[in-house]
Amino acid sequence: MDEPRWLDAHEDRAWRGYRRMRRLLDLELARELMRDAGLSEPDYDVLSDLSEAPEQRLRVSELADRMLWSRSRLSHHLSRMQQRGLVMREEHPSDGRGAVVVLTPEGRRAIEEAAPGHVAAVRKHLIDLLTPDELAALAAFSHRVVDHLSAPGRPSP
Amino acid sequence: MDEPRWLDAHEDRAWRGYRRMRRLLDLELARELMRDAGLSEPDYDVLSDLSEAPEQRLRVSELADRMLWSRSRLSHHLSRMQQRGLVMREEHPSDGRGAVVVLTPEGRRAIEEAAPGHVAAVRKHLIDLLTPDELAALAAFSHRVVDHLSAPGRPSP
DNA sequence: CTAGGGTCGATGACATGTCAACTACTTCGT
DNA sequence: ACGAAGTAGTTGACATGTCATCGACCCTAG
Repeated sequence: MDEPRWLDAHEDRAWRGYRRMRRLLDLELARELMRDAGLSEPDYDVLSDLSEAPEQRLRVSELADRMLWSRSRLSHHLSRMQQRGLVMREEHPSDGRGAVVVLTPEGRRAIEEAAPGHVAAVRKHLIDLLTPDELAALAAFSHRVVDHLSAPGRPSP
Repeated sequence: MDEPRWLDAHEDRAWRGYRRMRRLLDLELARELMRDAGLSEPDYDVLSDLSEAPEQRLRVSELADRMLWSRSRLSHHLSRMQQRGLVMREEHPSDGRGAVVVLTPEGRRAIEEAAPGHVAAVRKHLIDLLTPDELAALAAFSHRVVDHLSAPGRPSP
């Protein structure tokens, strides 16, 4: 590791901007979501993924993989959400080790109530601030970065 | 809140890409930083901000504001970093309530050792994957979003 | 069929972040 | 000069995330 290539002024500006945007956007979206719907962002993500799944149900490991969460984290979080009546667990029909998470009617109601406001917030604080070109650029490079990080030689566990 | 404007296909792709990139990038950068330098990202950020400050010292509230952290979080984190000998606290010379955080020699060594590898990782997994246009777009819109979120009428506490 | 290695999901111990006090000090208005 | 109100930083209780481990089950080689 000899002479490192530091970030030049443009790169530095992009990197700092990205991190600051990331943080502020997180704070604001979480704040509004909690205030308007009583949900944390992790709550919302779980409910959202479940609501998009066929029959509002997913295998636990499948959900964990989609969310890029550890199984442990998901298990803890599901327990808390189950306490609140948002989801419930069922046995997997064919795999005796498995568990299936299901959206409860209350969970369904919660996500349907939260979604319009949350989407509006995402628009207000991000999407609607970008030009069409910028939006296209974001879509393009973010997926490129994702592919790069998901490429072979990259162990998930 | 009548008919919500859902995200169209392009917007949805950008939004999902952004969130996935965010998560994967975080995981990978944190993983490499911990493996190569024994630091968490929050550790790195504190050390980095301090090392850029004149005389490697900053008022606690000043540091908290720059990092967009709550004072409480910073206080807890500083205590842990102090235990490890990376920073130390001093009284503020003129404001009796205040405290000043200072980088210790060991903290300085830690950040100087960690920085080249971390910057290389940021390059490898993000910066070098973007075209010049995309980099410029990221810089432009991220700062626009930051400005929007920092605009008046937005209480920090 | 069965032994061994793998996967699944849950759990407990611990690290980290949040929230609401609290103390000590400063600042401002009168 | 003094009291009320505000600010700085810490603390403890609690919520959340991580890591190592475990019991239960699956799968494949022999």
